[in-house]
Amino acid sequence: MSQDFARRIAGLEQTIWRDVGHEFNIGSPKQLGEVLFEKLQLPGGKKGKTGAYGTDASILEQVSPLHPVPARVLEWRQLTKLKSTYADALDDNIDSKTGRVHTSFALAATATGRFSSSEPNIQNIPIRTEEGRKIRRAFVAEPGHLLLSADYSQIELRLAAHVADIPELNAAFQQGVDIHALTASEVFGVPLEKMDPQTRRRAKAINFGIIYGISAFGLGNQIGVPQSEAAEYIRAYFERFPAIRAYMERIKTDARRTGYVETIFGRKCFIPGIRDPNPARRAGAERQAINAPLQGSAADIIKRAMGRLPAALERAGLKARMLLQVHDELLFEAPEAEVEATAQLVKDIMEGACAPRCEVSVPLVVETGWARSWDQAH
DNA sequence: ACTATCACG
DNA sequence: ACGTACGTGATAGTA
Repeated sequence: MSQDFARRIAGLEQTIWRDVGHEFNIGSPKQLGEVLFEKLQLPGGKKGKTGAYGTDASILEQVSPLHPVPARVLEWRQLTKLKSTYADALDDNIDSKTGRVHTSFALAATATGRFSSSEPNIQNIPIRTEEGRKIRRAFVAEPGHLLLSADYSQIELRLAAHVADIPELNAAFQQGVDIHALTASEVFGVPLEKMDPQTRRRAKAINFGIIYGISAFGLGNQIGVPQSEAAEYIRAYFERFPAIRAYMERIKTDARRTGYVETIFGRKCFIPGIRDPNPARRAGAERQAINAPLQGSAADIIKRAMGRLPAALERAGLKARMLLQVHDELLFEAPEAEVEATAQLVKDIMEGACAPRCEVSVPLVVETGWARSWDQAH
């Protein structure tokens, strides 16, 4: 794969240099900015306090209709990323004793209680594009075994419905309805049976925004509408689900008073900037205060499941081993003959991981899949 | 050591 | 009256 990427990278490099008229380092944001916005005269302008041109993917996408080079640079970036960060680095990290890649998990490194993963990071293995999936396809089970993936469905949005106590959303999750379609229907006034993909996609972005501590700027940026229009969507959302606004105000007030917020199990997440006199920094801290109980509670729940699973597997006489955690997903290696029984046990333990210390007002749903490769297990 | 970029949930 | 969606880590270039 590394060699295939290298060949294609070299081809793109030649084409880009030919189109520009001279050689330069495509990987240098400084040189690339000068080529695109001075030599080729593409519209872009400066940004940032360093005075450099911005050349990130969203900017290159905006100018790609005007010239062939930006799209080729995007493809060059994708392939160099996959080659250096994944194909080459994963190979370099194969343990000579075990023949496997062994990550390091940090259990007390993040502000919210999530794990982090390093040397190599296996929590950011590609999946969103077809080229990237080729990397994930290289993660395979031993002969006679399968990889079993089990992931919580929309756990943070479910926890938002729980902690904010939103009657309509709680009911929707209990009935198993399409939550983004429901949001779209309520916010945009489109009947469920007339839902279209674009409207549903916008509602999905709003739901992500809720989890992140929504802002009109961020939402508008995400779905490509003016900030004023995004503000209107947010207003409509709060009008339809007033409990969410009440929760957000309450969490900010509590955080300002105590300096921290809590997960559903009472673990504290400290919010250092919550009293910052600078309005921008304070607003950032307020978004953290809204997000941390959701991301942090989800982290608590999966860790409770992880703590129980090895003994539960042993007790059931199953040989599966837990290999990886990716925030809302656990990956196991199981003997082929045991994979269905293992999936059922894993699902039950993960879905019941809140008890007995907490009861949540929404069902937690875990989806499982299995195959030889991690890619196919999804 | 810092910045820009991009991979993931 | 400010800059922004939340949380991470790796790589390459720049200063």
